[in-house]
Amino acid sequence: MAGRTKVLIVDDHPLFRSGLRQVIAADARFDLVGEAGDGEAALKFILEKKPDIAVLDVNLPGLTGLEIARKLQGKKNPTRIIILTMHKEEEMINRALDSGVGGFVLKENAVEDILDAIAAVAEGGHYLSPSVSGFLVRRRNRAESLAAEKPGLDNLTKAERRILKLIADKKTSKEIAAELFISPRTVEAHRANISTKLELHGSHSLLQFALENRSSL
Amino acid sequence: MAGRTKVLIVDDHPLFRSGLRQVIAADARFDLVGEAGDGEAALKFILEKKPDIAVLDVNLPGLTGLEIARKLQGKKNPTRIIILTMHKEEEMINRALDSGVGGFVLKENAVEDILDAIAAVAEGGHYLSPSVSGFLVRRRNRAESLAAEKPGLDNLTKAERRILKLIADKKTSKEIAAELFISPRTVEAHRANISTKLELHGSHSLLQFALENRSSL
DNA sequence: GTTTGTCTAGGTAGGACTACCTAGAAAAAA
DNA sequence: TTTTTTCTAGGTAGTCCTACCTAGACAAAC
Repeated sequence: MAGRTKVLIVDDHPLFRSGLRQVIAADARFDLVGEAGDGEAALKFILEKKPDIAVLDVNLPGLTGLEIARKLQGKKNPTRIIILTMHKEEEMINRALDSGVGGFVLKENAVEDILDAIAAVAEGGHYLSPSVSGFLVRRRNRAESLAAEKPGLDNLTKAERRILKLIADKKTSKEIAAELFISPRTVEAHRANISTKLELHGSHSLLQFALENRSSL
Repeated sequence: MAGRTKVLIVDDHPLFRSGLRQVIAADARFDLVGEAGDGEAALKFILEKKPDIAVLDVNLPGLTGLEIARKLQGKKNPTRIIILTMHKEEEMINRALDSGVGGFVLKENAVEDILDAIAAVAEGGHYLSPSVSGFLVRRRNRAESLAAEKPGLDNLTKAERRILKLIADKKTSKEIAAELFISPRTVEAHRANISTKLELHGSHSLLQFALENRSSL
């Protein structure tokens, strides 16, 4: 990276902003080129001044940080985004990644993490606060351990598992039957057994389950 | 972290292993406590010696690195996993995260990244090779730009968009109708129009689409 | 050797979604 | 204001899935 990394910080809380300012300004690698307190000003600054990194709070008056990220992506703007948030909600993290965000830092860890995050993202990398990634892992483990407590995937027989995979491939019972050289009625019998074992009820619940758990099959 | 981080490296290619060995052994923070060349030996070592970190190749004779990770998770084993891979395939990364993997390092970047990865993961963090995360972002951008080329979500009207969101919430047409105080037949008419605009055909294709694109709605 | 589990497959019923069609009322655009 | 789009809603038909049921063949476990 030639020269110092140009950084913009955006947060509607002046006190938090000044804390961030001190931490970033004290690091020789970074050059704090601007601040903003709301979404519109932030977007304007980014489009005009093109800083290397924009550190955005999620909860911003006007545009949220995620909305700014989404507007920017595809616009071949060189500025990479780091999102600051209070909440470690899985859905928000997914949305952030979908919006082309380069980093995701929890406010409670901001002081310790933000410098590493800026450095990593400036070099084209990706940064998640350790507690965020820990949360992601925990969430996934929880999903698996729930599956272990529950009737669960483990109770499925070979044939059931094979069919469940094909369901996750969006195949109908008829298509699955043709592929396995068995009767569609047999496939439906397996479906029924799978649904019973997994305690799935209601319309197309098995298809939904298969799509959501495709990776664990 | 008390003392040095105990590290196990597992790869079936002796040459690559020795390269890795030199890099890790040269760092004072880490203590290389073992090596293995196949999956079974690796799993045995992990269960018995409980290193802090296991660096696993994906392509291993016997068990793959991902399979080891999956077997370990939930077993309250303290060892955290870093996966080494040649391929930056999205599906594999997702599976790795689902398996509770702490780090994901591309072999082409291994020499530069592995030390950072071990340090981050040993402290409870999460590490993705910059080029992997770059790939993830690129993949997501590609998905969005494809959506822009295609007939796309943009052509949907307000009512259609509202209904599509509710479909993604796994609600049936009847439930959606009750929620919006309209006839189920109206909801079905909207479904039909949405499917036409998105060029979706076949059984439950709209439900599938809604579930897969929930985050972009 | 009998029991248990699994795979197979059919009957019947009903709910939910797709695929076509028409058509009036309301809102938005020209 | 006229035209177009959108929202509303119904008809009919067919497919797919769920929810119950029974039942024979076969292999593994007891």
